[in-house]
Amino acid sequence: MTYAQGPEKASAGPPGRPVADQPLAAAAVFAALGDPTRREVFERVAARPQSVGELAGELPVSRPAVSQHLRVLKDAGLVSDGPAGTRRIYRMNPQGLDHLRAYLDHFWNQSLAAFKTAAEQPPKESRK
Amino acid sequence: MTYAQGPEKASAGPPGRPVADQPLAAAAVFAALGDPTRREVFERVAARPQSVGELAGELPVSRPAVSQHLRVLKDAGLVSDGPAGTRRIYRMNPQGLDHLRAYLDHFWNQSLAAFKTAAEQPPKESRK
DNA sequence: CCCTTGGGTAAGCATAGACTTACCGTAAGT
DNA sequence: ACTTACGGTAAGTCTATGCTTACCCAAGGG
Repeated sequence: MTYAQGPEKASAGPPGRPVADQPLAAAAVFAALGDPTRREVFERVAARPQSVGELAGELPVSRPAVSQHLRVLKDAGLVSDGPAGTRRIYRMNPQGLDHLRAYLDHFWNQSLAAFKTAAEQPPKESRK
Repeated sequence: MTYAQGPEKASAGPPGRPVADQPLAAAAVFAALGDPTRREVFERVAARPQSVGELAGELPVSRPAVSQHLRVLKDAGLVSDGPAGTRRIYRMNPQGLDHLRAYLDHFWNQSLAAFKTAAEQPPKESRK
């Protein structure tokens, strides 16, 4: 992280928040799931819808930290939430994983194509 | 990131390097692809096998930076390399994406299960 | 109506890690 | 062999971000 401003795709102007671009979505998912704690939060929510406090009680981080992680996950389309009385229940949202799937398939095909190309040309030093 | 040492699964002792655990692999892939520059490097390599210098020439970062990114990608099983004369050609390695796919499928099924469970119980306020 | 419970937000700190420049191997070309 | 090209590694800098505590708002229950 840290630097990284060069080749990012910057959809258009500077909107207040990213909305729902297709290629950007995958980026958000990777960024969100890249953090171990956040991935842990996601996995627990995916296993069973839970409230923030419930999650915080089982994790080694504070409740605000969990709340912040959930916000990132939500922005990435990985979880959704809804009020349940005074609580707020977070559940998994398959949409985020959908973007991942799309990204995955894209490169899967590329890998096959590259493989085929490499198979056609004898692997004797491609080009020195 | 930064903190994050709590709920990580820590396979066994402290090996010099992680080898090839299944659940850890997905984590490595997410961590690797979480960085925008590194994702860019990966995408370029996936599109066409290239040398380090070639990549560095097209990217806004220095050659050592690219080299370091490639190392991370390689450790995550996302790229593989081989010598070609004085150069070193990096190409995409589908194995890393395989781990991603496995992770994906796992949670996809979970989402379906949760969905079905939710559908059985009338969605009238889950539990107040 | 208070009071309790649950959770989002603000402000601030500390560190992981993405960069840089400098240096040193190793393989080819002449 | 010398020289050049290519790349990996070392050391050090700087910032994005994950964490904390403190504060505040909203929804129920008595």
